[in-house]
Parts: sequence; structure tokens; C-alpha cells
Amino acid sequence: MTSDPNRPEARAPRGFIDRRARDVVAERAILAAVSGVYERWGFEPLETGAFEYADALGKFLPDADRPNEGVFALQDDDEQWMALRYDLTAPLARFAAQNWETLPKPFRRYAFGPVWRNEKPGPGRFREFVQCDADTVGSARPEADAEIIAMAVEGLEAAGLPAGSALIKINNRKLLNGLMSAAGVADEGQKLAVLRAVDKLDRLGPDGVRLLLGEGRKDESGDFTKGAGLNAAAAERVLAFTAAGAGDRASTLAKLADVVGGSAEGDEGLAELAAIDAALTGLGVAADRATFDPSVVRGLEYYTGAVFEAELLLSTLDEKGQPMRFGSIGGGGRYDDLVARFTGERTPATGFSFGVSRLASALKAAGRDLAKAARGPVVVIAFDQTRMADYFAVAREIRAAGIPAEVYLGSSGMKAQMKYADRRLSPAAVIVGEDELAAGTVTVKDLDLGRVLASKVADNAEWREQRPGQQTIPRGELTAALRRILDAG
RNA sequence: GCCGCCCUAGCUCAGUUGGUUAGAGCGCCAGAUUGUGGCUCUGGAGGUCUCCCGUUCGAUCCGGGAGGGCGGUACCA
Repeated sequence: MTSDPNRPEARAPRGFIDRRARDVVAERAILAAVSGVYERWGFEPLETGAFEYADALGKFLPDADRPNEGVFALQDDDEQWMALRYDLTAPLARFAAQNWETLPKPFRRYAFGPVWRNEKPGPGRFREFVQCDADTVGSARPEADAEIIAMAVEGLEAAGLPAGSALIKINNRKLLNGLMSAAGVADEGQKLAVLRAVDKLDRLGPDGVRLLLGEGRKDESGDFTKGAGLNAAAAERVLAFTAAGAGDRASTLAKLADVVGGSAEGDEGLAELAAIDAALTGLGVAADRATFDPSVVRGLEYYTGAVFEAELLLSTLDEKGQPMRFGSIGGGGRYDDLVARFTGERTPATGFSFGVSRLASALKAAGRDLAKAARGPVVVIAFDQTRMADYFAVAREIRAAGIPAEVYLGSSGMKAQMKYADRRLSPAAVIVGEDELAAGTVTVKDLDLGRVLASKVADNAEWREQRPGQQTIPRGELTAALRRILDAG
């Protein structure tokens, strides 16, 4: 493929993608809308650097054998390991710890930007992607969780998700912890295995999860996943717990109380959920927007209390036209121990984050494609290399009227220039040839109109003769004519 | 990480039971149309058939290895 072996192959690294105007514009629109909502709720923007010292990132601390496990890490010239951030929460914890003395507390901030994960990319999964994240640090009140949830609902709808098409499902880690303590599960590893098993409920169903809670499960490829090793009775209790969600928040709470009530930690979790329910009600968030669902886990070790997940409810079609579940578009929860890693003092915190391009695909699936096709500028045809200054003067005039414009800067003939303008989806081409310069006129060609008429004309001679959408007008009327074309489109 | 499938033009893919000039469609460039985007027609550019080693008189094709891609599974802050 490459004739010269020394020549580099033009390709992006695996898991990294180039995004063109269409996607960039759509994602910017999402970020602008969500930022507006978050600021209205009193969250301030914060930007931190792409790199953090590896020890600040926590458990993915690279060692000499596997310096890049999970993250992109490198050694600074002072030998310290640093790594690209893999989310926006860890840098926030570091920032909050570093500036705790001077920060207004509780500290409310939102942030967005690229994060990097050094792992196997998959469909819709990349090694670099943009996250948007809002957190409150320094408030242990369940109302802080409720506020984050209500704000997420508003943010997702402001970004363009049709009202009610996303549901925030809320759970509390303390419930499952209480349940497991009651069942005699004390080992941390075993608890994690239980969480992982429950997390797979929507994909594997109760039977698959039952296997994972017990001895383990062999999948279709023959790979065996070791189970949590619970006895049958304990496994059934866990399954009964996960099935307790349904209906409005109050009745779910009542059912959950039956299953986990009694243990100290379970009761604490129940009380927190009750407070969240009350706050959400006050914030006007009904059960069709946020509900309790005991099967939500969010796999993360660091969550200590409430956890939540935003799920897209719309049934969407994949490329083959098959209905598919879009699933989770974001999530979050309470992590009271993250800042303590730096300060030694337990600092309550809660937050929500979502992947921006994932939300963009969700919007597309919901039929709210903000992107449309990115329109090109008005193209001023470059006729004669010696008259470039005249063309630039025309382009300048168009820009001054607030209309994007450019002079064609290639070296091809007029035909290719028209083709260029067509491909850029330009609304119009402006022709200022010798005739026009002599007469003090300009020729404006409405390319949109031509695009419509093209389908009705079969014969090329006729097509050329018609010059669809083309008019020659006095130079002084140029911008007004362009404005009419733009307004019509 | 583990399992499976795949790798021929920019893209999607034919093809050669191992034999001399490897094809198509789309895309790209140009001409028909000397100042005009679409359609049509004509012409053109573009390939060490992923790489290395082996078998063979001869390998894009067979065997081994490596790399890359895809799918599943595990992990997922």
C-alpha cells in the first residue's frame, strides 16, 4: 500500500477519531446548552490540565512493569509518573483537596473536556472522548444528590433530548451493603463480585446473574467467569432485592424496606433515599423522570452512597433496522472518600457525568440531530490570477454583512470551482469575471435552487443553458441578494 | 486478558485448482461543454494482493509466525 517503506501511513491511532464539522457543531451545541443549565443552578466552570500525577489518579497507579495499565502515562524529567486524566472526577478531588482552605464550601463546579483511557476500543468506545461532569464537594446532605439528579434531567432536556425520553434510575450502595452484611458477606472481594453480578442483570437476566452470584458462569465463547460464591439463599435474597423496583418512588421505598430494613446500613440508605425523594418532589421531578431502581450498580468501587444512571427510554433502530436498547447515557453518585485520599479527612461529594458524543448519538437516535449538514461559505469564484485583489474585496464586503465567504484559493478552472462550492454545501457562488468588472455588476448563483432543479433536468445542454438560480445584478445589491438566498434556505 | 472470524485499488468487494499484463462498482482527475455544480458518454491516475519466514522451478493463493481490523467475553475509574 505504501510504495516507500519509509513513508508513514496516514492513519489515526486506534481508538482515536477525527470529527468533522457536523459532529463538532452538534457537540458544541450540547455543551453550550448544558453549561447554561449548570450555571443557572449555581455551578461554576473549572478547567484543570490534561495530565495529573499518577498517584493523584488513584488505583491506576502505574508501576515499572505495567506503566500504562488503563491510562496513558509517562515519566516526567524529574522521574515522576504522570498520566492523562481518565475522568474529570479524580482531577476535581485533587483540586478540591489542594484548594480546600480557600474554596467556598460546599464547592459546586462543572467541567467538560477530553479524557483518555488506554484500553481496547469498541463500537462507540474510544480511547479519547469528551466528558461533561458536575459535582458538589462538601455536602453530605441527600438533597445535594437530589439536586444533581434534577439538574441532570434539566441538562439532558436542554441539550435536546425530548422531554421524558430519559429516566434517571437511582439506587443506594448502602442498601446492598446492608443486605450483604445481613447475609454474612464480609469479604470486600466478594462484595465487589456481587456488585458486578448485579450490574449484568439487564444483559444476562436473573438466571445469568444467579450463576454469577453462586459458582460462576460459562459464556458462549467458552470463557468461564468466576462467581461470587454466595449460597443459594443469599443469592435469592440479592435477586429479590434487585427486583423490588417498580412504580412510584414511595412504593419502591416501601418494598425495599421489607427486603433490607433492619440492618443499620440498610436503614441509613433508606433514609437517604427518602430524603432524595422529598427533595426531587420539591424540585418538580416526578417518577417519569427519576425513579428508584435497586438493580443500578454502576460498577465503581468508589461510590459510597447514592448511585444513579441516566437511561435512554426511546427504542432506537441500529444500522440494520433492528430495534436496540441505547442504554445508559450517563451516571454518577456519591463518593465520600475520594478527597480523603489527599487530606485524610472524609469529604462528602456527589456528581453526575455523561459522555458528550454518546449523548450526541442518543440525540440522533431520538431524531433530534442538531448537526444538520454544516453549510459552507459563499464562494467567490477566482477567475483571473491577476485580479485576486478584486475578489478579496468582494469577499470582504460579504463578510462585513455577516455572511461567511471565501475566495477560491485553488488553481483549478471555473468548473472545478463550482464543484467545490457545491461540495461544501455553499448557499451561493459569486462570479465576478471580466464582464462583470467592466459593467460594475456581479453574478450571483443560488446553488440551493440549482440543487433542487438539477433533479428535473436530464439534458446537460439544457442544464447549462438554464443557469438555474443565476442572476446578474448591480454590484451594490450583492449582499442584499445573498441575504435573500440565505433566508430562503 | 481470553475465544472466534477477517486482511486484494481511497471505499465496498470479485478472482486466481500456485504460472507470465490482478478485476468490477463507487469515489477521484480530465475531456465532450475554450465563463458554470447535477445526469450521460469517453479517457486517465491509482495495487511489492498487510508484513516476515518456510515449502516450491515459481506464492496474492499452501504452511508457520507477526501486525492490523472486526465480533464476543472479561474489565471499565
